[in-house]
Amino acid sequence: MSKVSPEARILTRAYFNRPALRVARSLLGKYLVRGIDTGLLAGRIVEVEAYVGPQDLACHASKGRTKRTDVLFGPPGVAYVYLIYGMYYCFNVVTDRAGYPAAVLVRAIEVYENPAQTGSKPAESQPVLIDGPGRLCRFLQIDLSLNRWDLSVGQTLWIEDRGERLRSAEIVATPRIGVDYAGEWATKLYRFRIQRTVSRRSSRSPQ
DNA sequence: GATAAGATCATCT
DNA sequence: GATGATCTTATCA
Repeated sequence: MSKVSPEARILTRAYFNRPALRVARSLLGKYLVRGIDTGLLAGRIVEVEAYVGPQDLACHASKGRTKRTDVLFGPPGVAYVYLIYGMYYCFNVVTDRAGYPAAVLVRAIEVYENPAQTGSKPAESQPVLIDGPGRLCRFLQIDLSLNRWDLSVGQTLWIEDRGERLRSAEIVATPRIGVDYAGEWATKLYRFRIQRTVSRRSSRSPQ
């Protein structure tokens, strides 16, 4: 059940070596996979945001190249993980050519197999929406140790294409979240999500 | 249903 | 010493 289908392809560095906006849209419907001691965690990417370069005031790299943002200036296909508000991690993938700082933030995934739920529910159980970059990282056990991780290696953390194709009508573009300080850049439609997602877990859900 | 505020720390000034 | 690419809980309507 947790088998990777034979046609699954691990996304390569060349895939990420494109403009952040294109990578962001095409990442919808791909699968983010995390290898941990107890097996694999995988989720279908349903929401992302693009941070498109040094001129983008919402992009961390707009403040220049520092120890923190250095990874954004490196080769594409590398993870950029940082701590936000002292409590949560955010997971990004570096895009564009080396030397051009841009990235895609993964905000939400649908999970079809949840090892944490050891109940008797078989495969028929509905996918669970992991909504929000902080919760996503908590679920996938992503922290600062995965900053600068090379996603093209296909170990520990990577992204797969399982052959799903989306119609452009299924993709909704909206302004990015929490970047009001970025002036006109805050209004750009750089957030993308798949319109048809599973219903959200009730706020009173167990576990 | 909506809105407000607190938690908590790596990074930068 | 200030500041977040957030999430949860509390409170009000």
